[in-house]
Amino acid sequence: MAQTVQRAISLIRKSAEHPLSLTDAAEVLGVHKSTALRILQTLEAERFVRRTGAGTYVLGSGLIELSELALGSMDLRQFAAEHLRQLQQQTGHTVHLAQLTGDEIIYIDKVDSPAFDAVKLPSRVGRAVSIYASAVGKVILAHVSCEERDRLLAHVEFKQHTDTTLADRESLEAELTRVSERGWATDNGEHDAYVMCVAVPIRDSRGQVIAAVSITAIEVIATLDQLKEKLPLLLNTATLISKELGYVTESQPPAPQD
Amino acid sequence: MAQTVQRAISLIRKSAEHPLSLTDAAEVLGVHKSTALRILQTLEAERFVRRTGAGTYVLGSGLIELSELALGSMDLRQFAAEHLRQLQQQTGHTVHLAQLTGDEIIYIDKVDSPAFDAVKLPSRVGRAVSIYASAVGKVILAHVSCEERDRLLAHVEFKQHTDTTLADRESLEAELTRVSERGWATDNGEHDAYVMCVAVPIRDSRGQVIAAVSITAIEVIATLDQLKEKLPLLLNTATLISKELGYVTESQPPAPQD
DNA sequence: TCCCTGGTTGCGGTATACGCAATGTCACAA
DNA sequence: TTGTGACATTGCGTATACCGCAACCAGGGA
Repeated sequence: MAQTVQRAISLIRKSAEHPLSLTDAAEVLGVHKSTALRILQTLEAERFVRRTGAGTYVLGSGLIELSELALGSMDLRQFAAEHLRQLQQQTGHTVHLAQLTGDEIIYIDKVDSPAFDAVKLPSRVGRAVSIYASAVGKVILAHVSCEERDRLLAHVEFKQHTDTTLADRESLEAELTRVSERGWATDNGEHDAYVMCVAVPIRDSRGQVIAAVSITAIEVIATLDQLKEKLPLLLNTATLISKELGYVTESQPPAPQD
Repeated sequence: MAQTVQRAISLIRKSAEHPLSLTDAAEVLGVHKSTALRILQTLEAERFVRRTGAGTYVLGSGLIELSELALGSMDLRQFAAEHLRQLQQQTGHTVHLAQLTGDEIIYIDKVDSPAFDAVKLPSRVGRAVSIYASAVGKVILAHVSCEERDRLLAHVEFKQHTDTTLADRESLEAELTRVSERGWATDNGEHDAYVMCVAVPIRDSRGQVIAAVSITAIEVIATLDQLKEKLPLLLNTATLISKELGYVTESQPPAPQD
């Protein structure tokens, strides 16, 4: 269904990776050049792709503008930005902000570590995070309602990415119980063998966990234990962000201001 | 040509503004609901839109991911990021980074001022900037070759946005001469009556001007003269970024390192 | 219970997008 | 200058992919 749209999207994706000549484009789609041309012309008119001087097509500004619009509408991102930056400076590690959006968890912000390991991290704003093989995924799963958890895990199939990946729903549930009790989750190289994370939840004004902050490092830079030492900083950041969202902790009733 | 693709893009655009029900979508396109459904299903499968619980469609994460990919590949953005933040802190004003891309100038990064005026600024990463009614536009125009300038202005029609907008090519050329001589440009509310900017150019390793940094404020916060006082900071930032790109100033020949 | 609003499915006709082949454009070399 | 090759573009007849219809669901209110 909607073949043409799929083809157009394929071209957009390809042109994001690598500039595309018309011939390339036709090749990629397995169609005639004239067909590819028509699609590209349409995309160009909408500024989804742009022609370079060399006659190749690359991603256009129309797309970037749209995505900024989407990200901008996420209040959480704005509230959190400054805190994330501070956390990065305090810990020295790469900081991620991930939000539960629909039935997936996506990174909505990232502050890279100035250290060189940053370039190795496969994360990217907008990308979906593994829900069972990441610290942010687990910490969010651990704090949502049972129905929500079922919904999120309904279509998940457990792939053994590395030695430490949780193998099935049962071991995940056991882990989630622990996470829920202590209030934070780790990723011991469960998705990428040498990538370690620690994540804590963020709550909205209703007290619901809707997002998570994490710090990440490759093992060469910091072991999981070393990351755990930063937990107080991480928890503090999450508390500050939650407060910005209007969450009031049980221990701290809202001060009658103004 | 490529009717379906155009329809799909219309839906993406609309869904970015406002969640869209299926009926809305059909209405917007002026087609039957089943037609709209097929397009939306395709977009959903590619994660360009997402279904909310309420059955409406909103922008999806696939788009965000793509745009991050595109922005991430822009070296300038990475090199500049830290300097832009410092400039923001030094000046207190909103900082923009704009790059000449194809035949338009687009914002590729932005550091908001913590002051409340930030929310009023209409700029947005990915959006094209007016080429004749903005400080970044003028400062770039002033420093490119004549052919390039002709190319960029070829299809421009001068709209009188405000009282101070330059009215035609002649007055623009006169302004560009001044800008070129002194090395920086201003925007005295030429696009939006109360928005003031000062911009300076950024050069690549060949010495070509390919981008510009600016500081922006609404007049209530700072007058144009007050912004001009920050010129040394602005120029310093631009120099640092240009250096990162490999530009060596005439006065400072490259030191023989290693 | 029925009704009503809004989403989903199956199907036949046709508008739409396709492939082809011819034409245009550019760069480089003879 | 002319020839050659690689690539982009245009026009057109055809068939296929998309459209609108109409019937079918699902949920919520009266």
